[in-house]
Amino acid sequence: MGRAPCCDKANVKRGPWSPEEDTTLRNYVGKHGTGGNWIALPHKAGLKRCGKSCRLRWLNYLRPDIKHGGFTEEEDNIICTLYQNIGSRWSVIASHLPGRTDNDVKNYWNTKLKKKHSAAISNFTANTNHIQLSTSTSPVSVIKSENHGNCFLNSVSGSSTSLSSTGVGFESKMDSLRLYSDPIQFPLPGLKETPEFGVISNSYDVSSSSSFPTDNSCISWSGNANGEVDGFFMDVGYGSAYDHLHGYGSQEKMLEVAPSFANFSFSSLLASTESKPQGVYQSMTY
DNA sequence: AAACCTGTCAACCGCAAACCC
DNA sequence: AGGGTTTGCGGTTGACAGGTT
Repeated sequence: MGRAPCCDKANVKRGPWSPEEDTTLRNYVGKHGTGGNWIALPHKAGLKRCGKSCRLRWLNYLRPDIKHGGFTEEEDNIICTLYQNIGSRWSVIASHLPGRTDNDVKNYWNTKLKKKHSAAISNFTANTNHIQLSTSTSPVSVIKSENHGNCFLNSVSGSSTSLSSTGVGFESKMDSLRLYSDPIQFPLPGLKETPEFGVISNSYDVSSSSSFPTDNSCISWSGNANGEVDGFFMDVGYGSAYDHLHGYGSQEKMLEVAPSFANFSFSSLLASTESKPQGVYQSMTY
């Protein structure tokens, strides 16, 4: 037997709410509250609406603390940051934005912010040749990784640095563009994590620092079955986490691809249909 | 001026979790 | 404990407005 419908669809009004209905609902909730039962509310309030519809109308539109109107840049930033970290959990994101509803945030993302995101992806695609770093011994590539499994390519403007804590020379030849590939699933065949140097827990301002710090800011990873180290994850955070939209710093992790991976072509990686190896990126939590 | 296209956003739908008896 | 009910959530739809051809 199927699930009982929440209301008799034949006898409820649907579609846009009239000002009269809004007034009725607002007055009823103002006087009696929701009574903890949205299903019964429309009947009590004298509305020919489904309880779900009443709830939605109240939560998304009639609530007195709802903030209408455009989103501020600060709100943009919060949404982008949270989306990067937790994905499309709109109610959680909305809870960080007083007066905003999950529906608002979702619509705003889908109509505005997602496009900026896509534009960034296009930018990346058009500039793959720029993504190239070098070490003292061999060219390396830099992959920027996110904790929810998507990966980013990134080039960082600025200075040369060395990684004295791990003994791995790291001299960057940086590009001024920051390029992102999210949500491209970036396959590195056979890659597995080898947590040799601890967990990533901090971020550092590389724009004003000549070297990476000497604490547990790196972990190594292995690309072969013998567990030999092929590279290092590094947290090179230099600010907040939405620079792909607004052009400033980011608290992200970077993956230095060691010489054995240096001949990887980014375009072929992107074209690859291989699935991302499990357990590599997910371990990279903030 | 009309047809078509695009962007926006309110509202709906279905599912799963939470709750209640 | 288990089944039914309600709530909350995220994805999707569709009406409408404004812009473009």
